[in-house]
Amino acid sequence: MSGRISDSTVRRLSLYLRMLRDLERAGVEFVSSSQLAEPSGATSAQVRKDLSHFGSFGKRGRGYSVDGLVRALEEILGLSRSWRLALVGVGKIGSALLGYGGLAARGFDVVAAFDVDEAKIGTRAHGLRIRPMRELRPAIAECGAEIGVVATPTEVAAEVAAELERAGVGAILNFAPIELSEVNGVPIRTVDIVLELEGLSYLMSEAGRRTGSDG
Amino acid sequence: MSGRISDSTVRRLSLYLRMLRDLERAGVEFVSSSQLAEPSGATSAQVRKDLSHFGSFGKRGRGYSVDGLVRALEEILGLSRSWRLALVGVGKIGSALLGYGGLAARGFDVVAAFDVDEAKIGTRAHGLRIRPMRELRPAIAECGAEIGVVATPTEVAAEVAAELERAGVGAILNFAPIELSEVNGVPIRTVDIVLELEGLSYLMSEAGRRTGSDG
DNA sequence: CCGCCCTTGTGAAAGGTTTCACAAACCAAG
DNA sequence: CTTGGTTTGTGAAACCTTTCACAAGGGCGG
Ligand SMILES: NC(=O)c1ccc[n+]([C@@H]2O[C@H](COP(=O)([O-])OP(=O)(O)OC[C@H]3O[C@@H](n4cnc5c(N)ncnc54)[C@H](O)[C@@H]3O)[C@@H](O)[C@H]2O)c1
Ligand SMILES: NC(=O)c1ccc[n+]([C@@H]2O[C@H](COP(=O)([O-])OP(=O)(O)OC[C@H]3O[C@@H](n4cnc5c(N)ncnc54)[C@H](O)[C@@H]3O)[C@@H](O)[C@H]2O)c1
Repeated sequence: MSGRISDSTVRRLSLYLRMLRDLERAGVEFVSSSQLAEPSGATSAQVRKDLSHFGSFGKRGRGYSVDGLVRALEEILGLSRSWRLALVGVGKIGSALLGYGGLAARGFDVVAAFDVDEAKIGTRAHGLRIRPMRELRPAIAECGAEIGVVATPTEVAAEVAAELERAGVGAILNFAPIELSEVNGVPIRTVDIVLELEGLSYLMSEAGRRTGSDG
Repeated sequence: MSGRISDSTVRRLSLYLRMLRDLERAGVEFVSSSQLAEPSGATSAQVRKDLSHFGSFGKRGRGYSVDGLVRALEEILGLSRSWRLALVGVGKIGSALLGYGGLAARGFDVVAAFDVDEAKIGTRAHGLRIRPMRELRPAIAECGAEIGVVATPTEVAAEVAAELERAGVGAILNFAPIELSEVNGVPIRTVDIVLELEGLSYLMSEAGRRTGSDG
């Protein structure tokens, strides 16, 4: 049980949890590994293996208790609490995030927002006062934000990430298309839209090459 | 040479290309696999293996010609052309995308935008007229968009994706937090911010558990 | 209590990706 | 032309993830 868990396992656990919450809302009491597998495109064996890293949650012959597994997965993923986010860069993507109800609904609350633009500092965006960068360190210490969000231009993203880390966040979500290197064990996830589009570009070109010539 | 190429390889090729373009701009002529590896956190062997799936691009003893490899990777990834995107859902995230210069700069042009909101239809966002959904099929046929972008509420995302597919797009980029299943070989990439945050939540909780108890 | 059906949990096998390590190739200098 | 220093391209090994397949356990009807 429980050694190092792969990213793909954790990803799938989140997807299982999503489905379980839907089932819970629908009043379903038990679910089997194969039902759980379907929406994420996994196999039933994979579901069972993923869960087995953390313990034994099912009843043989019956499946898993929906309520029980929801609680267990929330515990495993750290979602039985809520997390506070500090946003840096209230531009196009930063504003979209501030207005996104889907975050708070899942326990991720943006509690502070920062920018360098004098025209924005002091104004309110979705109920949150935009603060100057100079307040970043004390404000994060004060409000206890655990996750920093980088939504600044690419050129300053690395510096902003380093500053967030110094301010004491435990993890960083980055929207700039640049690979930020983790230091001090603070994990960083980058949402890189251009990379996704280039992946699609590859697949479409590949399909064209296969169909187009010979094949 | 060239069988089925893994997603992670394609991902890294994009990152190599990014660095190569920087080097090109800086006037560098040759680059070694180890220099190329650094920014993406790969190893030099990995760089060479990744490239070897597609051919032999380097000169032993010298490294890779920056210009030559840029051309080769653009060809492989399908980036020696530009791609047309059709956006469905001009809300918070859709508007952010429309205003994002980083897409056009890398050869991804949003050429059509659609919504169901009567108040938005007919108005212009970043120079593009917002069209009613009823025009989706003919408009995509006419302008020849290859990639559909789903930026609608989650509840309608699957239906919108299906409609885009019927309209003839070759790939879909989805921002709704839902796993859409590929049909007809049209690849789908989902950008799921909540999933990324939950991954970070897991890592932070895990770190806490390791530090907190015993360890 | 027994026997049947169902589903889990899990070693073992298969499949895939990354790293290792070295011969082959190239350049420059003498 | 030969030698030495450097870096590629690539099989083989190591490592990691997924799938297979089945014994073990649980519920239920009789
Ligand atoms: N807009 C999008 O849809 C989109 C999509 C994908 C990725 N991105 C990436 O997200 C990042 C932000 O993009 P955007 O479109 O929101 O840009 P934007 O220009 O609209 O916003 C950037 C904000 O960051 C602020 N800023 C600049 N330097 C700063 C600093 N040193 N410290 C703090 N704040 C600073 C600016 O004042 C501005 O408010 C970019 O890296 C971009 O590549 C954007
Ligand atoms: N806002 C964010 O920062 C953010 C972040 C991550 C994910 N998302 C996801 O992106 C999606 C859009 O989010 P948003 O915040 O932009 O929402 P939004 O409500 O601001 O925008 C949604 C848009 O879609 C349009 N729409 C609704 N039904 C439609 C249909 N059937 N066909 C075409 N258009 C339709 C609406 O009129 C609206 O303009 C959601 O699935 C959300 O979960 C948003």
